[in-house]
Amino acid sequence: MVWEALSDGLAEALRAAGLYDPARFARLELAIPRESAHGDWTTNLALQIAKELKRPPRAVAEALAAGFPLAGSPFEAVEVAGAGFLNFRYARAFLDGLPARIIAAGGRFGGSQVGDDHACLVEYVSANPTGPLNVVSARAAAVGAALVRLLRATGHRCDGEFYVNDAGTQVDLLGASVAARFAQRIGEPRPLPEAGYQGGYVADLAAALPEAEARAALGGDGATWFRDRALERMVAAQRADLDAYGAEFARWFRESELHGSGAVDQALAELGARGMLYDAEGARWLSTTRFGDDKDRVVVRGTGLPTYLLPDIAYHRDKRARGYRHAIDLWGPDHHAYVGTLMAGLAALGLEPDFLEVLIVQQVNLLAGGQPVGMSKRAGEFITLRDLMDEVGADCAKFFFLMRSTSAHLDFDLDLAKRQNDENPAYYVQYAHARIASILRYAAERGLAPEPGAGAALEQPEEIALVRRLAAFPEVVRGAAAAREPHRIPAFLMETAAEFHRFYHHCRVVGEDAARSRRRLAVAEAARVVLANGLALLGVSAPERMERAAEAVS
RNA sequence: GCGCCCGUAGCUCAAUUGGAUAGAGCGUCAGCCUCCGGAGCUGAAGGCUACAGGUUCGAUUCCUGUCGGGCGCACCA
Repeated sequence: MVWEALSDGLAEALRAAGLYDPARFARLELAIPRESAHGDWTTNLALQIAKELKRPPRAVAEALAAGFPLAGSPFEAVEVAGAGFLNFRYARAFLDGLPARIIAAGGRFGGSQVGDDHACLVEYVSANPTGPLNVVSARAAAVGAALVRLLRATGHRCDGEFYVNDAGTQVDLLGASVAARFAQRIGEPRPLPEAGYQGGYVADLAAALPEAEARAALGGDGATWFRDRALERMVAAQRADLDAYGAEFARWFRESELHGSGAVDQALAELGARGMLYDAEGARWLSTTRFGDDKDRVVVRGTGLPTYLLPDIAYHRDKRARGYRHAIDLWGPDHHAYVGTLMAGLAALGLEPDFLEVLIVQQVNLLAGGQPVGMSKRAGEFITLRDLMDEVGADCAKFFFLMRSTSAHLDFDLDLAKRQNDENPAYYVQYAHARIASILRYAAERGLAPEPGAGAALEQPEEIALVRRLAAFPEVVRGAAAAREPHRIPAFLMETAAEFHRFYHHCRVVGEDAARSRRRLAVAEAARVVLANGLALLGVSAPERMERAAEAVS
């Protein structure tokens, strides 16, 4: 709303100054300055276009300021500042009226339509079904789910998807490992296959098998039987954990579907038809170097089986064929070298260069007692998503993961996350929400309800500052979605919570003056809506009450 | 050896995709509850943004090099 008003107004200002040009207007950047002295919104448009106009930036800025239609806009002033910035200041009437608009919009406040109904698919987690989900998957799940919500909130048609690698060598290995454990269980010594899976969950899988059928499978050629059983149980377990964690997937896509439908063969044939394949060293190669890859890659092994690259190409082509115009993949840090390869593979097939976007979810270092927690899969001593939920809670885990930028390594302090006191930032925002809910309950007992129009306009600097902060929420959501940076939301929420606490300490909400109380309740309720909407984007609950668990006596 | 990510306050991290005086939390120190939730608030100290150049109106951000840390470099996925 504000964004559109500014954008339209500046187009008009350009016309009024005789400077309008679509290319120029396309360079428009609007931002909320961090320094409040620089106004509520700012643009560097004059600086951007001054050079080609061969005019001093400040003179261009003056001309634009003079042509900007303030009347009817959310703004009461536009100033030229610094090297040639245009700074806009909200009109008091706009701020006075904002709580009412926020309350009326409710859960929709913060959303926008900038996405223009663009269909996109976010593929995330996609962990191999060969073991429990680890902490990197937990981080990816938090980020991916948040990204889906952010894109939906900004007007995209967006789905989440989990790709199940159920067709590779690794699941065969899992099946063989389970078969070995089952054999050992019934007293037939059989070693784990080389590089087999050693974790305790493998023995658990074996123990849960129906014994008669498993014995029969063990005797004959039962490799696929063990594999399929193990696979289904692992997928079901991952699914249950992600459900509990609040990560939703519109679809669990099986790699085996691609093989079954002939999509893999078809992709291969098409690559061949495009002249992208050649045979060498007993294998079939794809010349990805033509599209910027470091070296060409094998797509069909000497054994006749495809490598992972081929189904991956077929999978992404399938995404495109299903109508998604854009695909965002979240990968772990160990796959970053593969980005260029897959991109090249898709280019070889003729997909749009901007179809695939890969985000790397960086690694997580778990700390306990200030020391790194061992994450060795081999030793079986890794922390799972389930462990994390049990230890610190899903809300807290998600908040910690989303607090930091996705592309940076993350130190996750388990001791801090477990602590239920003021040292733990995860509670700060929830606490502010619970506090507002409590105030509203307190007021309701005295027959007072929020009423934006009641009493005078906003009075104290603290309530004006709070409402200004709330006004920024839609822009923060838009920016977080556009930059694929969910961590901007927790940062904003912490600032908003702090702004609310300041307001609370300076402005008595429920007081002598009933009209003022009702109006301040409306400010508080608007803040509650923003906090609740922000937390919802993160997948974190917004509690009406918070009870601190009894401190353990040590 | 090659490639990718990173280096910002004592610690963990931001900095609106090149913007104005680099900010938060924790920790430290000093204050604030007869009243709506103290999981709170107010203030202080803390920085040559690893280092050296370059690009321009303007650099934590982009380019080059050096140093230091992490991760990759399969006919595994």
